[in-house]
Amino acid sequence: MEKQKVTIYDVAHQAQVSMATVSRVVNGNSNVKPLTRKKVLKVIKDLNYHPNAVARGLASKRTTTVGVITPNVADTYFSELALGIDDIAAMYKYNIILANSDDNSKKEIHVLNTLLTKQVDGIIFMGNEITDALRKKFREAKTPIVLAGSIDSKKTEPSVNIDYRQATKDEVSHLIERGNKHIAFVTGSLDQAINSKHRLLGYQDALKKYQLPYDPKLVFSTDRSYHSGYKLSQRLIKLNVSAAMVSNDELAAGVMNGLTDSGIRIPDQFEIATSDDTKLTKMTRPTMTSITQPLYDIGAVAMRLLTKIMNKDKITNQDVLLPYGLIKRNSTK
Amino acid sequence: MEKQKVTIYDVAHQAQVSMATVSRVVNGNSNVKPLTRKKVLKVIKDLNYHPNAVARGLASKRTTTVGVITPNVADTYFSELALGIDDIAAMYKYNIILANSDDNSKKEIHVLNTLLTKQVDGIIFMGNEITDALRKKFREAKTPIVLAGSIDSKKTEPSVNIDYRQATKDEVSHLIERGNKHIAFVTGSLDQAINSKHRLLGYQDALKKYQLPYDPKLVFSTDRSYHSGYKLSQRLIKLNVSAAMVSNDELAAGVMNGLTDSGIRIPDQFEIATSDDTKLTKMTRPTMTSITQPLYDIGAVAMRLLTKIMNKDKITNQDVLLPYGLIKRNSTK
DNA sequence: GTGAAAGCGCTAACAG
DNA sequence: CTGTTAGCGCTTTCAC
Repeated sequence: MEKQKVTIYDVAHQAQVSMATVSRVVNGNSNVKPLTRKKVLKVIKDLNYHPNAVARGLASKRTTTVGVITPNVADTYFSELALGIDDIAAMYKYNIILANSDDNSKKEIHVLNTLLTKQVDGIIFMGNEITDALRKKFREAKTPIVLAGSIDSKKTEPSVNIDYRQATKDEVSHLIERGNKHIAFVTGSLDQAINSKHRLLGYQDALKKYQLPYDPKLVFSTDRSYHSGYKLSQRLIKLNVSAAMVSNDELAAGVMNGLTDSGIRIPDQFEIATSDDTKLTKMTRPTMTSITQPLYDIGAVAMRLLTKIMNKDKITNQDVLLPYGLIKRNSTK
Repeated sequence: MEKQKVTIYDVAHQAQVSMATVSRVVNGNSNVKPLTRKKVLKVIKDLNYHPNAVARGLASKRTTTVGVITPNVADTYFSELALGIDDIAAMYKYNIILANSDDNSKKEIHVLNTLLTKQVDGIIFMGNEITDALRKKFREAKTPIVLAGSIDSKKTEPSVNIDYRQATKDEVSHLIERGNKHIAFVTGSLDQAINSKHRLLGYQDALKKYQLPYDPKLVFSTDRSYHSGYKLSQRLIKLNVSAAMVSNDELAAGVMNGLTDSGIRIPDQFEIATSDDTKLTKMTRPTMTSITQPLYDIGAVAMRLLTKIMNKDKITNQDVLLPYGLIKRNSTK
């Protein structure tokens, strides 16, 4: 004989109250006489009753679940963001449906659809670019959305980021001040606004500030993987450059190791600066000079912002920019 | 005027069929006349109808959602497992509710409870140890569970792993054959069966095989973080050891970098072997010799196994052991 | 092949 | 403070 699931009805019956009262107790509604509450609580415990979140979701139209779209769970950058998201979500009693998009816009739309189908109360989107199709979906879905560590060039959705342009400018300036005149700029796809409209401009800003010429041949666009960086290093060697500004830590590690393995001494013969300050920057040798981003905080603040929106609180600032910094490690002189 | 959500009723009405028929079409039930199907499909498209997964879950008692419990999303080992889990889940149309346990047994029970509350169809558990309280919960919940890359010392639940003991033995043997007589064994908590009942025994097996004495003073137990490894390296220096077998890649990277930063030359003066073959092993300098675990596959196979159990297919093998290997990189001679 | 109708387990007015 | 009563949107017998 299979043990039946115990429902709110069973509790109500056993405690000799109505379902409504049990529901009130379970949901912490204060309109219950202490004695009644106690009685119900006892029955709940005796029967080992656990409310069914699906039924609750259907009845209340709130699932206390948020969707999180990430290009890749195993990417250090995004997984450190996820840590912050998860912590705050747990704090506010939300569960997370994690959906991988593989940084593929078709899949992004697909997973967004299935998240909506699941009636998530809100969505955190991480991704390297927001296509118009996606933005349209965002608008259609009345579901609140916040972008974490991701740029929406049209600024239609709330987001949490750092000022990538300024940070890149600062870091490249640091490289220039150290005497580098020819600095490569290595980044992910330039189809992505975060790279073309922010980082690249920051790089150009720095050059301009020091009256150095901008040479498009020194700009390299590739995917954000270690392997790509490693391969790319060989092209860098052939160029007359003494430093590189890289927009992603795994990519930077690849460039640096590729160079090192080819006998180039970092930082003496070549300097490298990177952008994310993930834990990887401390694990490589030499360690990597980097822009410091509060990754955990970006995730956490994004989630916090989302809870506010879901709660219909007034939002004062849609586009949160968190402070960043620079940390000099051993990949620069 | 807020646009109303379109329901199955609207579709039925517009297509002049019953809700049952719409339901059949949506669920691919073959008992529908092709013409009717076509008509319904058209209305679905016209109305832009999306079935409500919550209502469906309540009615059908299947949510097509599985819970994934991980100690830490940002840990390289677990996030590479998660990649495999996620891919296969997507393939079988399951969504994933990701729950962080922080490797804390209290939290594990808590998140397990909330996953059950959400009526997940199954659970993938990753964790470094299964407490009795947790095992009890597993049993009580009729929900299918599979362990991925995690040991249940009592073998009550299905699991996917490699043979950690044999793999460790092989790797330590490799170290011994290279002439090391005093080899440290650095691992996570020995309260965890995977370390005490598998890896440590493998280490001892290897020593025995080569008739080397076992010295408990050479066994170090700590948490699985880079930082802990880094600190630990200072204790290693004071000992008469020439090599270390480390049970986790981040930990190993910490040990190695700590040693390197103290002027010890790897592998000439000290050899290190690690256990997980995460991408980190290729990013450190020197690269790390490692047991090779098919991390992605462990996750993928675990998820596949779970789909079978959820589907009530016959399972031939509850405890899957995937093949492992050894790869020699530059942290050993 | 198709429809009618009874829930799934819970919340949310509303009434008292 | 508590109970009654409709649903929430869908699946699933059971008839026809």
